[in-house]
Amino acid sequence: MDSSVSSQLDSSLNDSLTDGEENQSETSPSPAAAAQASLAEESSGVTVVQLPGQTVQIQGVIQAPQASVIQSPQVQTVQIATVAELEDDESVTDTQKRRELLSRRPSYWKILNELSSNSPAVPKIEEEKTEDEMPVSNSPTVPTSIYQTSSGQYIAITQGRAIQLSSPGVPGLQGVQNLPVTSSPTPQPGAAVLQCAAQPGDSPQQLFIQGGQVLIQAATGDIPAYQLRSPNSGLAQSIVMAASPGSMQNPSSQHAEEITRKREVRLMKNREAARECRRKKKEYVKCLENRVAVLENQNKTLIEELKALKDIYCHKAE
DNA sequence: GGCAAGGGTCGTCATGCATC
DNA sequence: GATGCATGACGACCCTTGCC
Repeated sequence: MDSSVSSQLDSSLNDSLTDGEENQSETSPSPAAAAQASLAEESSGVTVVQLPGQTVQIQGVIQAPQASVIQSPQVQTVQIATVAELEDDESVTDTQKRRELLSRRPSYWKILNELSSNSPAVPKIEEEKTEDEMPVSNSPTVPTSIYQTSSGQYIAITQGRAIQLSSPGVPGLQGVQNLPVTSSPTPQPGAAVLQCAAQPGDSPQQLFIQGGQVLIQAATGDIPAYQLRSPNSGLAQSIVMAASPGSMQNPSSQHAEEITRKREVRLMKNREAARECRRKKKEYVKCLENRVAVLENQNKTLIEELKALKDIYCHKAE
């Protein structure tokens, strides 16, 4: 469909839904309606039917026969206005309520324009991604999990699954020892094994540390705990703090965790909002489809009424 | 059966708008 | 101005359908 036509359809539909009575004067006669020269409309919404020797005023808009109300935007405009007229039987308060409801209607009517618009998509401008949107970095200087042993030693697992060991009292990165994680499934001689599990119920993941120690997850229920053990003895050399790893992180890591948490919350809310929005959209489209069906029926009924009236007056004139 | 086209659904990002 | 919400836009994934 032509975009100009669709936009006209939009405006017609929107205006008609809100101020149907005022839009009838905007109606352009369809070819079929033009053939019936006896039909004329006044701006007041009263249709004047010119009959031989007589002029009859009929409330509401009477359309020439149309196969479907969605054939042309003009027709749709008229018919929606017709409904507004027909519903004048209701009380004034009902009309006001209806108008309020329509005025609060979501902007889903724009969908009609979007569906029929064939304008080319505007090229998207590449923007710089923010820091938290950058791809996962393998840099060992960005730890994702930091653990502290009872001796004060820090173990940091970076996003690239590299392992950093740092000694207490050494500021900054000077005391950090980067240990690349091998992919060997078995502990190398003299290497340590790092086991960790994301969830307490998960099977632990083993990582090998070249330091003669093993970090294993202790079975302490909901709170994950970790132990450093020698791969040979299996005895715990030092107990890692039995609290959530996040609670033991340094301030910068806590800040990163906070940012991540906020992002997760935002994504979750937006996910839910998108679901709700799509549900409303479907609901609105169904509502529009039902409205089209109702208006088609009303249009058909009015056409039959007009024919009957014409017959009556023609017989009287004879 | 394999494959491409089309449609539906979902998550995510960007953006406009309302509220504080 | 900061914040939250609603929604358009986009890409990814899956399913269905028609064709070969």
